[in-house]
Amino acid sequence: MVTLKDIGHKVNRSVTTVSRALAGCSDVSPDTILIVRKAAEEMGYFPNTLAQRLQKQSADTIGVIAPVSSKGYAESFFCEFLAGIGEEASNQGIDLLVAYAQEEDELSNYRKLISGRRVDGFILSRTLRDDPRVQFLNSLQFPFAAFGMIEGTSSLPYVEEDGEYAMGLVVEHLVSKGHTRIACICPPLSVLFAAKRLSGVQAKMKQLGLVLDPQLIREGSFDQKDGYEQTKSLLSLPNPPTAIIGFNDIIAFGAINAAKEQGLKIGKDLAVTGFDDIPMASMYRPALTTIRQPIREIGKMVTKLLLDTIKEKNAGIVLPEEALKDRQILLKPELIIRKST
Amino acid sequence: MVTLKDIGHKVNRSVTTVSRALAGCSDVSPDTILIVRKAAEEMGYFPNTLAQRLQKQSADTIGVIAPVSSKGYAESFFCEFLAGIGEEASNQGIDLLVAYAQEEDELSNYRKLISGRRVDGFILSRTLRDDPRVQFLNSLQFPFAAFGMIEGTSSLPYVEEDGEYAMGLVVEHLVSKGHTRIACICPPLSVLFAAKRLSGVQAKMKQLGLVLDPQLIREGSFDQKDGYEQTKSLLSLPNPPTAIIGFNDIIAFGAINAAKEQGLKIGKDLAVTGFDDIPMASMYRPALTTIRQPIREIGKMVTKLLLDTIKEKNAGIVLPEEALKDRQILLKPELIIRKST
DNA sequence: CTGAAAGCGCTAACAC
DNA sequence: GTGTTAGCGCTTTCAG
Repeated sequence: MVTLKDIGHKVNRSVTTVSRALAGCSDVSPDTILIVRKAAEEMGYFPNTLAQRLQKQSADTIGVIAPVSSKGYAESFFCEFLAGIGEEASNQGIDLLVAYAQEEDELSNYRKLISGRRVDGFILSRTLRDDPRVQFLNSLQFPFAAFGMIEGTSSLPYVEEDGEYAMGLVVEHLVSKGHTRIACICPPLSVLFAAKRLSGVQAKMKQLGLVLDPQLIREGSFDQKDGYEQTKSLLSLPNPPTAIIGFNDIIAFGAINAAKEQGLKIGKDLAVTGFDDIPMASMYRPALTTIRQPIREIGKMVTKLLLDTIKEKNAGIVLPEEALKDRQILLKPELIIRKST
Repeated sequence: MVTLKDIGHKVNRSVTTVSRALAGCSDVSPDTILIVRKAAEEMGYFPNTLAQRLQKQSADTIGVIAPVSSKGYAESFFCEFLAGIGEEASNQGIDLLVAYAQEEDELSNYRKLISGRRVDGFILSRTLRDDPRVQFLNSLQFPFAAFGMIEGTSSLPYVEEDGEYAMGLVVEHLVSKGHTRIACICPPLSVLFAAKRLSGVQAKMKQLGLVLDPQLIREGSFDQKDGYEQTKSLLSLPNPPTAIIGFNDIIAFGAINAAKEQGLKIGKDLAVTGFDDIPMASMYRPALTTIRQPIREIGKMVTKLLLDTIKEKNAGIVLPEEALKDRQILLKPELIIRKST
């Protein structure tokens, strides 16, 4: 592998001069620049990133730690999100490190990557109420950005779809179709987006003079099995719901399957909605009414936020609170109406 | 950040000694080891990976370049595969770098990562006939391993499900159900697995005294839209097929949707099969008969092959041909029969 | 058993 | 304009 030294040797210049010539510093003679660049080209020179990074004291890498266990989550949702992150990172010349959490202790994964200086920042997703990752990274002043709201501070960057508003759209739509008895199948409510969405449903129903029967709120997991089981249980109630809001598309698929098995006609006997609009949502039969999240775009946005944060930290800039507030982005979602309602 | 120097300072030893004490070299006095380790612990020392790597001349990182465009592929299949890779890599203390191909020229992505010494090897998937990536990496003697057969050499490591055998199982199953007019919807046949699978169908049909009507072989893309369109076209033939083999699950979903729209009863009027057994396969209605690929496991296996290859290269070991042959793994697949046939 | 010195490849401060 | 020196943090000869 050819190094600066090799080039310097060939063109009779010092390593320093070669380095600066390549960087295009103004204090190098045009002649030298030409000579050096030509030689570098001919010799097939490429800088050694490792060396550059060591000297810059920056890994030029951002990390994503994927939860290895939760299958439903590992699905297309995460994949799309990752693609967005990767695209934006690569646009900015930053590497993307993906780690798969093995340890019982989730934070140790973060700790390891940080202390080895292997990444300059993290992307989080699916933030929790009192999220230990947020607390940990924040206490270390280590840069990160999240897909999902961060509570209790206006200084941490995140992107989130406005889940409350979104659920308002869903409820309005369902009510306009004549539904009043509406059920919710939610992931754990410790996950912030789930809690937000639920309160969105409740708020809109209240506003429309309806109530969300506590019996019809089912808190479970993220996957279709859950949607399936909960729906079976819901339908066996003496006074079953006529509409089911799945808090993500996969849950909704499970709900549809369960209802179909009971011989119900989806979109007629029972309305089902999802959230995310993963590609499968339009393919499923019946096609799923859902909230579109431009997941890949969101991945890009979050990455931008993170990279901005990192740059500022490296430059020693501290933004005022107001500026940081602009890093908390709440997107207006869109309701996609299909056959399932 | 605390360094070896800091520790040395504190315990009155040289950097060298500290380094060796931490490494547990036998030529350091037990006392020193104890002292050093204690100090390191107290001071919260962690080695700077960048520095270690620069000096080791190894990135301790493997790369995966994802095709950014092909949506269908970006789905759960790729996600699962990535998880397998990540798991195994992390078990062996290796980082996983995921890049999203932007450039028109696919190889330049590889070139960039290699010349910057950012990775020690690559994982490929969906290999092609005369795959340019294979040729490129091989010409550079740069380590890689593939999910998908590599033709024309017995020295390159890969893992593949035996697609010919698998399609044999599918055809046998369909024929046992009375089907003789069978169609295939394939990804581009330049993709090796597609070609293999097709020849598997042909071989088994021939063996059973049947022929695969060339009219019923449809070559297209990887996604459900393709499965949908091709199925519509197939069903409009004067002599339509009674069974459709989708070369992956997503294609099969498209086929099912198209047939349903024509009022056909899947599993009765028309049989449809897939390939991969992605989680959605069992959830879809009707549930899909398909070939199970343990994708995550395969990801792990491929990664093991790659890491072994890298280790040997670093150690300067050259294995004999026979040993390399053991690095070409052909898995026996399993047929999962569900309602769609 | 320990330390000094060299070097991985690069950049930056400071002469000349 | 260019080169010398130093240093990023680590490992590895090689003396002592």
